[in-house]
Formats: sequence, C-alpha cells, structure tokens
Amino acid sequence: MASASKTILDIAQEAGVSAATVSRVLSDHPNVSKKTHAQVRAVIEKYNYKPNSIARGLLQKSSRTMGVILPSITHPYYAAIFSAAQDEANRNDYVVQIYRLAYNAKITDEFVDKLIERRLDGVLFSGGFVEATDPNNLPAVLMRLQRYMPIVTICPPIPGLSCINIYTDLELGLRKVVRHLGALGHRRIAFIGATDETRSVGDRERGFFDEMQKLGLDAITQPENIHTPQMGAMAVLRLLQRVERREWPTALIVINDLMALGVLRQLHAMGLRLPDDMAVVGCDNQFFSAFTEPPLTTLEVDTEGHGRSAMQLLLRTKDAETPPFTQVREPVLIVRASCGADKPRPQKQS
Amino acid sequence: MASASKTILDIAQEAGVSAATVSRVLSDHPNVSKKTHAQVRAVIEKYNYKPNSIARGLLQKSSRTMGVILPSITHPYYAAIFSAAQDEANRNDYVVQIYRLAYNAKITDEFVDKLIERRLDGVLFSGGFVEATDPNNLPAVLMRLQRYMPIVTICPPIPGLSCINIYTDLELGLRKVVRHLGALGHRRIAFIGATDETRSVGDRERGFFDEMQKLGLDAITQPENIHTPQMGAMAVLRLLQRVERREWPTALIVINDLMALGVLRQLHAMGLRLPDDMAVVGCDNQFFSAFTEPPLTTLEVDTEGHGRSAMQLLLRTKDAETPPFTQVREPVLIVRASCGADKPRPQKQS
DNA sequence: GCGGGCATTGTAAACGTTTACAGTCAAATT
DNA sequence: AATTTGACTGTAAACGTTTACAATGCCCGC
Repeated sequence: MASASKTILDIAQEAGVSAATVSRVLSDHPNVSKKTHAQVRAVIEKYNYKPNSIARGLLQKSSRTMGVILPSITHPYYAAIFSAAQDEANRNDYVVQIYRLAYNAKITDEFVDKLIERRLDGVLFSGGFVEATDPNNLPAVLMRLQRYMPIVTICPPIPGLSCINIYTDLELGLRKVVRHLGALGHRRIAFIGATDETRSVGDRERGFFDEMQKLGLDAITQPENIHTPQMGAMAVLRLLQRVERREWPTALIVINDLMALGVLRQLHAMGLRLPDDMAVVGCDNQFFSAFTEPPLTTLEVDTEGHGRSAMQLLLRTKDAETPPFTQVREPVLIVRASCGADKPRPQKQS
Repeated sequence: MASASKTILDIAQEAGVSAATVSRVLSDHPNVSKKTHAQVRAVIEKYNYKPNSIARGLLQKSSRTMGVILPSITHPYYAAIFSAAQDEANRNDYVVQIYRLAYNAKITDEFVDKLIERRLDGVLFSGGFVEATDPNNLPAVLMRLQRYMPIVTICPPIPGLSCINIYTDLELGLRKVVRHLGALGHRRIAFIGATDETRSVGDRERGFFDEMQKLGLDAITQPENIHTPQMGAMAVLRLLQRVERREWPTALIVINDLMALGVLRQLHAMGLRLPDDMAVVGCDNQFFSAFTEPPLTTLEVDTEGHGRSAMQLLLRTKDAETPPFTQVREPVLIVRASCGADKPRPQKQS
C-alpha cells in the first residue's frame, strides 16, 4: 500500500543535480538558474515528490504543530474554540493536535511529557481549573510545560502562570443577567450552578450572589457536578422538590446552555408554562440556544473570537517574544423569549 | 522560554556511557546491566530528559500520528466520531490531527499533499461525497492518498476506492421511519432533505421514496442545501407555504437532527401543537435530541462506535495488511414523543 | 591455559532534509 | 590579459535518534 516515497536524493539524481539544488528549487531560492529550475521541477512533478516534513522538522527544530488542551471536543463550547483556532493555524501552514484533558481528570506530568516529546511549537489551553489548592496542581504542571514551549490560555488567569490569556468576564455577565431579571420584576431567583470549585464557576457564583444582594433579592442555588443536559434536568427537579411551592423562584439562571437544555425539558415535563411560570436564562449562546422552546435568553461568549485570537498570538510568539498579558472580554446578554422580556413573535404563514 | 532540550548525547556523556546505551535504557532493552540501567535512569530523571519524537519518527518512518478528514468539528455528528477515534488512538500512543474539508469545499490535490508531507501513518475519512460525477473528484483524490497511507472511511463505499469502510445503512433507516409513521396512521408525509447529491443524502431519499411508494403513501419533499437549524426552519416554512393547507403533510421526516431543531422551532412559532398537528422525526440522535420540545423521535447512528472501530482498524493496518471490507450497521429507531407514538409522561413533582 | 559462549557496551551508519561554505565558470572590468 | 564579480552549483555537516554489527571482557568446560 504505502509505496516507499522518493527522497530528495532520488530526485536530485534523476535531474542530474545535487540534493541542495533540489532543496533550493523547493523553497524557490533565488540562486538557481531558470533552466535547472525547470528541469528539477519536471522531475518533481513526474514523481509527485513531497519533501518529508519530519526530516525538515528535525533540522529546523519545529514541527509546525500546535497543541490544544481541552476537556472535551464534543462539548460545543470547546468545539467552537478549537475550530476557530484550527482554522487560524491552518491558514499559517500549521497543524493542530488535540490533547484531551478529560473532565476532572488529573493533569499529570506524564500528560505534559507527551507534549514535550512531540516537540510542539506551542500550546493553547482552555478549561476549568481549581485555584491554589488544586489537587492536580494544574498551575505547576503548566508552568513546567511552559519551560519548553509558549502557552496561551483561554480562561481566567491561572495563578503563578505568566502567559498570554484571553477570557470573558462572566462575573460581570452574571451581574447583567441578575439586573435584567430584577428589572423584569423577579424577586426570587435561583442559580443552577456547579459543584466544582473552578475559577470559572466561582466567578459566575460571585457575580450572581453579589448582584442579588445588591438588589436585595432572594438567592437560591442548586449545584450539580457534571455539565450535561441530564444533570440540568436533575438539578431543577431537586431544586423544586426541595423548596416549598409557594417559595419557588420565578426565574432560573443556569450555568451554561447545555444544562439549560435539560432544565427546559424538565420544566415542560412538569407542565409549567415558560416563561410565564418560570423564566430561564442560560450562558454561552450555543448553536442550539436560539432553537429551544422557548428560545433561550443567554450570555454570549465569543468562543470563535477567543480561539482565533489566541492562536494568532501563539503563532506570533514564534517570531517575537510577546510579553504576557491578559485580555478580558465582555459578555453580551442575548435576550430571547425564555426570560419573558421578548414575547415570541411567530412567523406568519401566508 | 523554550530552553534548549538536552539530547541523548548529553545524557550519555553525563552518565559515562554511549548514546546507544541510553537508547536501550529508554526502550527497556533486556541487554543492559542493572547497574548501568540505574545509573542512566538517574541522569534521565535529573534532567527530565524526553527523547525527541521527531528524530525517532525520521528513523522509524512513522510519526505515530493519524489524520482525520471531516467537514466540520463543530457539527456534533462529526465531533462524536472524532472524539471516539481520538480516544482510541491515544490509548495506543498515537496522536490525531484533524484536517477540515470545509463543507462543499473542493478536495484538492494540494489538500492531500499536506497529509503526504506530514507522513501520517493513516487516515480516517468521514463526510459526504458525490457519486461518479463528483466535480471535486473525491474518489480520485483519495485514491492518490491511498498510495501513500492506509485509509479507513466512515461513509458508504466510495466507488473506485478499495478500503475498509464502516457506515450505517440509512436507506434502511428511512424505511423504518416511514413504516413507523405509516403504522401510526400517517398518509401524507414530507421529507425535508438536502439538495446536495451526495451518496448519504441519496440513500436516505431512496429509502424514503421507495418505502412511501410501497405503502402507497403521499410523498412531498423540500430539499435545502445547508445542514443547519436555520435551514431547517426555512425549509419547513417554504414547504408549508407552498402546499395548500388542506394538503399539508401530517408528519415530517427531517434529514438530520440539527435541521430538525429548526423545524421544531418554526412549527412552534407557527402555533402548531406537536405532535398532534404535526409529527416530526429526525436522524442521528444527537445529544440534544432527547431534550427538544417534544423530545425528538430519531434514528440512532452509533457515531462513537464508528469512530472507535474505524480507528482500531486503522491502527491494525500497521501490523498486518488487512484486506478491504465493508461493515454495514443498522440504525435503531428511537421513539420519543415527537412522532406521537409515545405520549410524553411528565415526571411528577412531589 | 585456551577456545567458545554469553552478557554487556560501543561504533558508526542511517533516516531525509537544510544550509554554510567553498568551488566553478563565464562575463565584465581594469 | 589578468582580475574581479556574480550567478550558480556542489560538498559536507548537522539535526537527534535507533540499530546492525563489532568489540570487549568474563566465565566456563576442557
């Protein structure tokens, strides 16, 4: 099957020149005569010769490959980041490898060893991490990795790790949501969050509680530990079973749209009318969020933008050492029908 | 930043042995004395030396890397395939690179050139392709690629390309759906399909029309050319505007769940009650399909299974030349509420 | 004491490129 | 006519490993 490829020497021989000349033809080096160029090109075309990028990488100390570490590529949030990052990399003739850091899996030294062995040109990290006390010690592991290659992160700054990072301020985002719901007249609002004590979860909780307190509203929470629609359904069921009916919240904020999907389903199953009996707001604005029933009000996070910018910056570190910095973006509240502010306007049929 | 890594020679020197001995220690070669082993290991640990996999790859003519060609990683269908394939590869110490063949983009010779240059150990292909007349000539391009590395495909057999392939028979799937809807009493059924003349679309159309004819039912179609929820919404709107109200279908089959998402939304927006006014069936059983309103009846395609098996087979070609074969799987009809066969049973609140 | 066998280690070639440097040759300059 | 120039091309080292083969030294049986 895999026919032994021609090497640059084979080509050189057949064209009656040295390997160096073939190499020069390949890279369009100026110092090669028209005649030789044509002659060598002909042989290259004849055998459809492609230089071995592994050999080239060895010499140039670059694999033209970037690594991307994230918890899951099937999660639409990370898929969007990855996809944009990949496009940007490909545009620059780089290739991207995913390293999956399974949710809650320990990031071990062996894990980063793999990246180091592969001699990647850089790494983009996105995912949750636990402050300070992190038993997996993500910061330490990434710090070690950084001694070998540049890192750009798409998440709040990781303490101790000095690198470029880009993220969206979801503490601010949650404040926006709370203010919006408060303005709509909701007094009792629940937050369906997560049990993991990651920074990104903590940010959202803080935004929620702070702003609730500021507005003098009644906060309830129901954390769950896995971010799936199933868990969203479970969480809201637990919440509404736990709380007396007359003390039910009138609005739910769900930590991400994936869980919100399950929340909506469960509320429907319980026979509640949305958004009148219960308003729901999500977070992330996934591709499906405009198509839920009712369409989901949510916070938009520009995942594609994050992925693209992060990869651009990572590629740039190749040429010039860029000093570390943090870029914070502001989430936008996308108002749809599920919060009750925007009555759905059915498209008329003719 | 990237500190120059130690080489095997540095280690050898410090341990007072030759590079060959270090190499033997690394690969746990039997012929090395306990004493030397310990001594060399110590130096390796001391500097946390990791062999350069690029240099190794050059010699062993293997990058321990597999390529995966697919249209889009943000599409949950392909994300699931990819994720499973990746897990399987990682388990075998392989790494995976995605090559995105943008939807409807021409697969060009330059595209496969990139794969060849990278000297991948194999390629897994999944995506649509157009029979015979394909202007992009996917078959020809893949045939060329196959001269350089083994290929496994997750799609119906590509004419002219002799390789291992795994797919789910959606012609059979559509027959199942039609029979199911027929049994529920539907006489007039519409198929919301796709305009692209790919084999996988064609299969579904054939299954639909054949079975409709066999049952003597009334077939309507509305093809659209991009597989998004937006297009699903658009398609159903066009369909219902085009057809006289009294000739409306009572059931819709949508070519995939992504489009079905938009279909459901549009039907709700038009004020129809589902499934009573209109039954809906999708295809693919995506992660969100159990959480739509009403939950979506659909055909299950074991994407994870496809991805895992395909990668296993690809890895195996390394050891032993496996003769080409085709493995066809049978889709399972998942009956949920959207087709009206299974009345939703709301979970009771206490 | 000597050859054979064995365990261990070293030597050197090989993998397929790129590139600094040196060389060649013809044309241009003096 | 000798020298300089410049365009072009070849030589060889280098990148960091692995591995076939050779070499060493030791123990054993004779």
